[in-house]
Amino acid sequence: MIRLIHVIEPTIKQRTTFSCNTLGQRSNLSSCSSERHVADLTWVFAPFCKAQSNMDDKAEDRGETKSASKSDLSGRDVLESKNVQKDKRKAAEDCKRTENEKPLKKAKATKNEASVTKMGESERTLVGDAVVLEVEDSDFKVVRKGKGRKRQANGDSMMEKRKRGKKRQREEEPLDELSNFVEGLKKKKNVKIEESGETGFGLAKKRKMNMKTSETGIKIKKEENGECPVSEKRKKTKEEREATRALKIKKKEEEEQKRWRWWEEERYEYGVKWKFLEHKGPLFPPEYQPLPDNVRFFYDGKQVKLSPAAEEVALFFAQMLDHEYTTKDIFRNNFFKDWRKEMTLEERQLILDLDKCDFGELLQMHKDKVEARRNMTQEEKQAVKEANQKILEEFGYCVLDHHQERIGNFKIEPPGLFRGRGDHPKQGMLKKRIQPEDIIINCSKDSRIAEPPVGHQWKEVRHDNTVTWLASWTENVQGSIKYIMLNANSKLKGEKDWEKYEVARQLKTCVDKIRSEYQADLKSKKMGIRQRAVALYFIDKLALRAGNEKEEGETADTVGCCSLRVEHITLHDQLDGDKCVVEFDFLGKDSIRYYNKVPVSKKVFRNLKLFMEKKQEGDDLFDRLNTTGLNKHLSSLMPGLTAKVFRTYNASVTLQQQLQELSNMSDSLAEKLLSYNRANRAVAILCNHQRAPPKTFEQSMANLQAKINSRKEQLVLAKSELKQAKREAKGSADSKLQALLEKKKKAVQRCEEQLMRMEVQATDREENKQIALSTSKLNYLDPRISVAWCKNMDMPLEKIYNKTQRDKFAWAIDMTEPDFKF
DNA sequence: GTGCGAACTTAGAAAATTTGCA
DNA sequence: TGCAAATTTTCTAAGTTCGCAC
Repeated sequence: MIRLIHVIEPTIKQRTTFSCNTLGQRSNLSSCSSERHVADLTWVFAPFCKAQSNMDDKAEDRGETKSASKSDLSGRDVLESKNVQKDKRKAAEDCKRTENEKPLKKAKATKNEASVTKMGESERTLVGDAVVLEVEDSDFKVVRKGKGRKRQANGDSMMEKRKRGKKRQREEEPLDELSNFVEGLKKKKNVKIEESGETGFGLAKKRKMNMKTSETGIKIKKEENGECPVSEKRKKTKEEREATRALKIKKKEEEEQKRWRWWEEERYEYGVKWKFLEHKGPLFPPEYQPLPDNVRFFYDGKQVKLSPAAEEVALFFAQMLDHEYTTKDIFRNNFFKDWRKEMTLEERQLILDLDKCDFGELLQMHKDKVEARRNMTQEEKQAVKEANQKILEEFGYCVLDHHQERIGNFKIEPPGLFRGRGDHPKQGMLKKRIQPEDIIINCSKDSRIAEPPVGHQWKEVRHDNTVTWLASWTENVQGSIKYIMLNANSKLKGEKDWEKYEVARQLKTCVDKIRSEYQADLKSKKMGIRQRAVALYFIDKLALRAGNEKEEGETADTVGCCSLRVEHITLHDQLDGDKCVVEFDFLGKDSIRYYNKVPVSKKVFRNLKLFMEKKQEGDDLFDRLNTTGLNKHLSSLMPGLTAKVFRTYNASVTLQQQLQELSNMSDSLAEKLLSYNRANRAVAILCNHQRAPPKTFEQSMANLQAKINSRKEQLVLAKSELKQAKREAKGSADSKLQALLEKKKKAVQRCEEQLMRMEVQATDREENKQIALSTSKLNYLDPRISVAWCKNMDMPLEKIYNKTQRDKFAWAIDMTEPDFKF
């Protein structure tokens, strides 16, 4: 297997070791950092902390004030001095002023200069030559006015900008990238192939596939066209193929024309989300159908006919018996407790022990149903599809300000057992069936109000146009409110998304100042300020989440930055040749483990030591800090700034820098794609987006390896046949022998290419085993960076974004010019 | 200033569908 | 054609942030 490694600058790199990803319930975290589970990824982009720590230390060596001693701090840090507050306000004002005074700032910095003059951004600029950092006027600013925020167009009118960015006609690329890719690999000596979401072979394969599609017009992807039954493939004449192609183009054009270009319209006043909203209300799951008589439940070996309510809940459990959840004590206990509540008195008196329950026949029935569904005939599948389509048409759309918009989740969540992630104390509890009487409907007064199901009524109908939801209910397990909202491609979601990236772009204009400030705060006399500075350092450098406090016993024990406890970090004066290393090990959102060893500056290190003094396991690392205080501080530095913005900002900046460093115009399409995926993966790693390895991972890797081995044998054979053919053809003018020689040459070449593709695929698959690329792509990366990159690189956007993603980012696709800079 | 609920975004798993290959 | 793998879609849990009430 080829080990694909980036050519990287060895000076500044960090080893990011991912231990086994995990939903706590899926594997044992403490045991899963075995060799096999550890993806050792040395990344081009990777962290910067070492550089930063050097930088900070240098500053310290230049004679900056030493940190206050512990005793200095203890007595004085409770109340913030007025002078300091004044300074802060001044800094914030300066920051705002700088923002206004510099509509266009252009800075060129070499790699080394950048790492000295800039923090974060420049620290990510680790490879490559000069880096251009441009700060453009953003389309709008966020300005606080009274309670709300208001966006203002500035500079070039947004409308003008919007109109300039008309959509470019996209064409399918009839190229076979595979051979180019393989050739490229052979030629490029300094680029050993490497990691990526969809690398080498996978991409080349896709391109090949797409080429086939466009050339023959036989296989039309569902995303581009509706359906094209496989059985019709060979019957199509040339005319029919032409017609299909024309239809496809027409459909695309129609879709484009139908699209609501909301980004070209004026926005409503602050707080108003819509002026007209009409919908059909949510779709309820079907009522429970009691079990047939031949499916029996046994307790302690004896058949028991359960009441419908108890039976339904028993079936929920039975259906999950193949899942690890049902082996966990918490899950079982919670389930049993809630199940008993659904039982009749008689059943409750009889069924006392879950271990004596036999759900075997219920499980089997469930499996049979799944199997039957899988084995449906084409006609049956088609009928189901059509029925679903009908439901979608009826319930899946709403009318929002005279435009039809797709609803994201129009179905009410069906009852079942709560699947909390990690060690959730409420896992296994019964999620009750939601009735229309639980539902609040939100719509316009003047709209046709959704009818509740016959014999029922809504809990409430309200007309609140300051919110985006169409319906809501309170779920019984955690008491939280659930909403029915619009799809990601809707105006409401798109507008918010656009705004999010604009706020992140705003941060670019004052990030240097903010960074200098928190660096200075590391030496503050007040413990609270020092803690805030260290937390910000982590949030900025490591893209940690804010970390709200959580109610103990209500959710899994997960933390973010502000809620870190002393047991979540280990300080090493020296580790693996680095000084001042912080070892993080904690469960973050979704109980995904965050494990990282990061060299930090001496100041940060000393502060951490101080914060940990006289504390024990279970104590908060930042005992004088919470997210409210942190965000309050941040919003005073820049309107709209919160901890979350740093993640968006750093993710997008990283993508932009990586794309600049990794991609070349002269690369083949596959190589460019490879670069894009590498950049995407850099961000995914920064944000710790992990996934559980697919269940079939080991098997599919073994299958692939077997294929590789077999291909290797074929190659040996093909080579020996070529040798033989060469001998025979030598000095002979026999055309047959010459033809045979050519044939053998081609066979060897084909075999080599196939082998290389497989090896690349294997590496790619292995390296992507635990990394989820889609989360960052969908939530953190400003789509305009990708769109501009595609335009500059002549890359069809379809290679980067699938249909759903293109719909979601329609606003960005439409308005982005090739010169866009984040 | 603190706690709490509402509203929204972010997240990975699981299911469904499509695609590739023998 | 059928199976396996890859990709997309759906689902809903788990976060963040904000504003209001006390």
